[in-house]
Amino acid sequence: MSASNLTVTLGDVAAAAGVSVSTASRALSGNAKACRISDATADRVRNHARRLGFRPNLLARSLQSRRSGLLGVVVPDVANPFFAAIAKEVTRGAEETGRSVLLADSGESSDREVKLVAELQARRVEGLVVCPVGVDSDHLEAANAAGTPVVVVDRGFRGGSLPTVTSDHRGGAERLVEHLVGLGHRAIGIVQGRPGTLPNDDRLRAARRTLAAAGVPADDVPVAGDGFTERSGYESAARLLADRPDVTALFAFSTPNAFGALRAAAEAGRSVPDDLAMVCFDEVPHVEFLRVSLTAAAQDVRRLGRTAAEVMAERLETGRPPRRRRYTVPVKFVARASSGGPLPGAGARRTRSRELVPAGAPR
Amino acid sequence: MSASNLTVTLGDVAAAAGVSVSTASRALSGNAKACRISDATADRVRNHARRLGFRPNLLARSLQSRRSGLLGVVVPDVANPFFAAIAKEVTRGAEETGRSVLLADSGESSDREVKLVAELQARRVEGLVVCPVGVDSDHLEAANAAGTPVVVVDRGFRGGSLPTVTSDHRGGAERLVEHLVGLGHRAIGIVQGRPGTLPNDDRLRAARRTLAAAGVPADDVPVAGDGFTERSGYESAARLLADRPDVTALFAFSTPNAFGALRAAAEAGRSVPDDLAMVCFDEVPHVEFLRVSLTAAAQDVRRLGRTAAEVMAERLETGRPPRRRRYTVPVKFVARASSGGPLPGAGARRTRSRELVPAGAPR
DNA sequence: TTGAAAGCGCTAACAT
DNA sequence: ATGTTAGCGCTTTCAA
Repeated sequence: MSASNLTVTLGDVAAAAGVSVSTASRALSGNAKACRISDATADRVRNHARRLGFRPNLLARSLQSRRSGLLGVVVPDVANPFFAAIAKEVTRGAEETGRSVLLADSGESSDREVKLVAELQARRVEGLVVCPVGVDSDHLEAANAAGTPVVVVDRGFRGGSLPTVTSDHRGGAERLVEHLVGLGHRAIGIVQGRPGTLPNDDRLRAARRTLAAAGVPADDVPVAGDGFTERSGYESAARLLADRPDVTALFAFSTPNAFGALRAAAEAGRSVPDDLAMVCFDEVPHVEFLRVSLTAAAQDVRRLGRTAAEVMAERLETGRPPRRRRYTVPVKFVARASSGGPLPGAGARRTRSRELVPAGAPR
Repeated sequence: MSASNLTVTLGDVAAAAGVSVSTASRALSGNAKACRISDATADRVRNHARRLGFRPNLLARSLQSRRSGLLGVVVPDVANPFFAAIAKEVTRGAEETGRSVLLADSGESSDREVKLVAELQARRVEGLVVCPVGVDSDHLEAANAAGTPVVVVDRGFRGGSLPTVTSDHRGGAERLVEHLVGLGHRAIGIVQGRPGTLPNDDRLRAARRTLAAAGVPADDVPVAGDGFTERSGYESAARLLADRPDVTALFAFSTPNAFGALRAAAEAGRSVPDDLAMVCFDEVPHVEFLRVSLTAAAQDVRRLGRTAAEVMAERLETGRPPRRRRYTVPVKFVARASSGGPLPGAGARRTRSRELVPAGAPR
């Protein structure tokens, strides 16, 4: 009857039921049987607990059991659907093992990330799933070494020992470049994201290698951009199109990059896909209303998150270090309108493609 | 030097420094001065703490201080940019008062929401910011009554006592309908979201009232839809366009609704905006790459979140119940391409508008 | 200026 | 089948 009162303690319940605290604890612990508490007593305790609105204090339980039941998740920007989706899947996974998630937003700042990791450690999270911001992993390695298992997602680190879950940047970039090459493109401009980060550099390397295989020397590949943002996409594409009017296609490293590049292309009087082909690496999860008709290598964000959750779960359950250091999630190549048809002179005459309208939903 | 070891306790530091735990506690508490600890001792303790990599156990501190430093946030879907943005702002706000956020995803399920709220209470969150799923607020009222302040965001409840932060649904709907009416539209179909929820019903009421003022009887207003999803938007718009071929404009209650409606319109052979005008209530935060050229009443999601954080902060700081029960955040009307020009016969001849392409970024 | 001791709410040996 | 006791790691009286 009475509303659950947070100040009701196990002691209160025990007193009301006329038993000791330990008996009450055992009666409510789920395995009353195993603790050889008589059914009568157990029922009585449970009734009083319900009546008084008793809610076990998880803080106390955590302190005593040395298990907080908390997982720390750190992302550069929760409001970014990409990271939000990862957070969601990790949260779901955590819940399956009876844990809750402490979510922290580093705001793309390394310093904040370091602080947040410390804070989460102080709160005794049992594990940390981090989408790191920077190029430095000391704080994460330290946490990991100090006994808080760390799983890294998306942006990883070259060296180090942390299990890392990423998309197949290499495969995706290869596929996109091959697609363009197949359409006859050779002068392909690269609108990159943040240099120095693993996703960026992996994609860049793969793109260059693929182009080289098609006979385009690495020196001839124009590259610009300094972040995975719309702004960087716009500015770098604008510069790139001005410097290299001969480019027939752009490869943007993220959806925001692509949108920026689209804008720059429009301002440069190049219409996509007719006067300029475009493909991009897709950072955005599959949400219907985000869809735009861009040929892309789509990341499986949910699987990224789920994999991280699984790696963490196994780590926590077995206590053993993870089997592998790299977990690579495949990307899905989707040809849409923005890459256009074969380049004139490279094959069949291209047809005027449809405009870039929001694509239809999946079904 | 040595990595922070989570098993180092205050006792260890005290022992190393040759003082008692209480002295160590005071020395590290920040207000060593106030506790009249000698500078020498304080320094010594601090040095040892640093050397040993001591990290206070926040669980223990919370238990003792009866302040968890945690804020619970419950949203229907973190992966939805709208809720993600709210979560982000609340997180930021929480941090400003030295608290962390426990994030929970109810997955649009009332039952889960109830469970999650209970769990968060058990973890002794100091407050709850909830974007509720359902029409029932008992669990929230109970939590609030039991001493865990609750602030409701977005979807609210008619009665009850919980402070609620919402967009100006009424004003936004009025503005959109007035816009359409001003262009000469009278037969306006409403592609609604989830009936029974406050945002939906407020918008619907306002739309009807505004139409009535323009001489359109409530009975003549076609309404369809059962959720804020793309699917509902598609199905209801399709039905609506079939039943009422005379409608010249659609008012979608969310961005996904609008996208569904756009798809339905295309399939029905109605091109937007030329053969059908469209406006929508915008659920999506201002993210460049989400932009599409839809005339909309844009919600200020960040302000929604910030307001919630502020209301909660004040509540926690002063301990007093909030000043008001409703906090209404203005929406921003943005006319774009999708609503087209004046209807033929209602004014100037409409011009063929541009296609629905991703709009340029803000600057 | 510092220490000893009590206790936050819970669990888990170790007794009976 | 249940009670007693001893902590988990910290803060905070109350003494000295």
